[in-house]
Amino acid sequence: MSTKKRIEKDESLEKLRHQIDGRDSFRPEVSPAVIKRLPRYFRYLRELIRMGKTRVSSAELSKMMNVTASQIRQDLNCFGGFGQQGYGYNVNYLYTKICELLGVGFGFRAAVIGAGNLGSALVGSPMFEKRGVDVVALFDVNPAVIGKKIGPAYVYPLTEMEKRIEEFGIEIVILTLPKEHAEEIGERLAECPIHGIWNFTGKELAIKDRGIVIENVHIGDSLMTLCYEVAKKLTLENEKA
Amino acid sequence: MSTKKRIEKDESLEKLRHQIDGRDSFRPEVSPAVIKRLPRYFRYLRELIRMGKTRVSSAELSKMMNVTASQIRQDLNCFGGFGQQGYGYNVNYLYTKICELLGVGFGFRAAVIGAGNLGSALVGSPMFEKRGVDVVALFDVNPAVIGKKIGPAYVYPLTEMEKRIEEFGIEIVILTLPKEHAEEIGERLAECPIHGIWNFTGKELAIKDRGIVIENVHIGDSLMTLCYEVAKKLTLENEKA
DNA sequence: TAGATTGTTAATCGATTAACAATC
DNA sequence: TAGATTGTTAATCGATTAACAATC
Repeated sequence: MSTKKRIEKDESLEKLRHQIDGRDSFRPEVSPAVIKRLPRYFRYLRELIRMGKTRVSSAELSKMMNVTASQIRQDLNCFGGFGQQGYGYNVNYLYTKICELLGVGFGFRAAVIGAGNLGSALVGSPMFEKRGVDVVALFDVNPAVIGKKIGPAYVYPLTEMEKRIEEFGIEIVILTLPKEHAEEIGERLAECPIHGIWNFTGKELAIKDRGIVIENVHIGDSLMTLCYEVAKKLTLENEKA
Repeated sequence: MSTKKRIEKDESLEKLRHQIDGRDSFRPEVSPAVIKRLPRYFRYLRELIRMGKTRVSSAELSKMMNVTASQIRQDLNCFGGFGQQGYGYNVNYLYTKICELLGVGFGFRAAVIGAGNLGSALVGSPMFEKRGVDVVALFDVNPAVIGKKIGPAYVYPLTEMEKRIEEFGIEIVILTLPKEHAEEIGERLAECPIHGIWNFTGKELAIKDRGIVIENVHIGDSLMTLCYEVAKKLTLENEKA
């Protein structure tokens, strides 16, 4: 039996096992490309719900999202058959499934470290609420902000970080503090019972293989991609002239 | 002659033409995958400069960046031979070239529309300065902020947007205003002599094919990717137990 | 010259798209 | 049943990696 065939067989066996066990979520290995698209499906499904649509075909959705219908069917099928032949996809059911995969409704508790401009801006936005993430605390060293309420949560002294993480059962930490202190805080966090770090510091954290999922954000990279395209446009316009 | 061979021939001809013309930047069609990696090279080259390194090989850089040396050489070669056999890459020269491609030093002038939490946080950060982008104005409807200086620039009434864009020669606009007004502002911007929009509103702008480069940012997608991985981790840990 | 390392081609791998049988 | 649309396989496309000749 070829390797490929064997892997396929294993997958259907795993799927079956999950069905028999009555587990609600099937989590096979899925390619990064697909995972990165899930949040986009999440957004468009919310939009469909807002519009009151109860049913959508891959063809319709593909027009909305500007991707191929084939890709949508392929993507969704990584996690099991969410649709129905001849009908399409039930919007609410599909949304529920995607939410399950993304941990929405799991009720992750989060804390923001660094209650400066960026930290405050994030906490003040509806982003977390939409995604079922509860920001339950902020931490800072600045006495001027300690004790204040920002968005839905209070600012605590950074010295209390470890204590409060345990107390509040914080699972995800959002780093919006200056680069210079990222290293030190990273080390301290590696010893905490957290599961994920959303890292805005721009500093690579040296705490791999400690069981914490890390997502690095480099917002400036997006600006540069824009600048690349603008520079290219101007170069071309210049050459023509 | 095969299509592939012909395309390759065309590319070297274009390269040659640029050399003869004495133009400093060669801009062939480059795959999105490569373009998206350029900002990362930019960051690591700055780091090398900061460290005082003057020379780097693809092997060294690949270790730093955690990618293959092959990919680095392939990427950089899309734009011409920036290295030298037997030596490697001159850090400063390579940095200069990458900066050229990304429009750093071009001195793009930018304006922020929506001087709320997010707009202020962005403008207050060193991000723009590092990338050679000058934020020269903010716009808002809120009288409480109009006239104030935020970071390096003043806040103007939104009604003056078109006038000030011309006056200041603004090329790039950063949208950090509420979703609800994105559509309307987008329409107004389509009539302005700007080249790029960095769109944080989460709303798709309906102004394609109007010659303006648009880069949409969905920061929440990054949070959801993190949540996906955390949810997966917890599911697996649960199953084991 | 010998050693090092790029530039570049060829091979591999993975992701996307097309096609169609299964099935609602 | 006939029509629609998924789930899934096969074909294509693009991106990454390996290998090595060119050359500093």
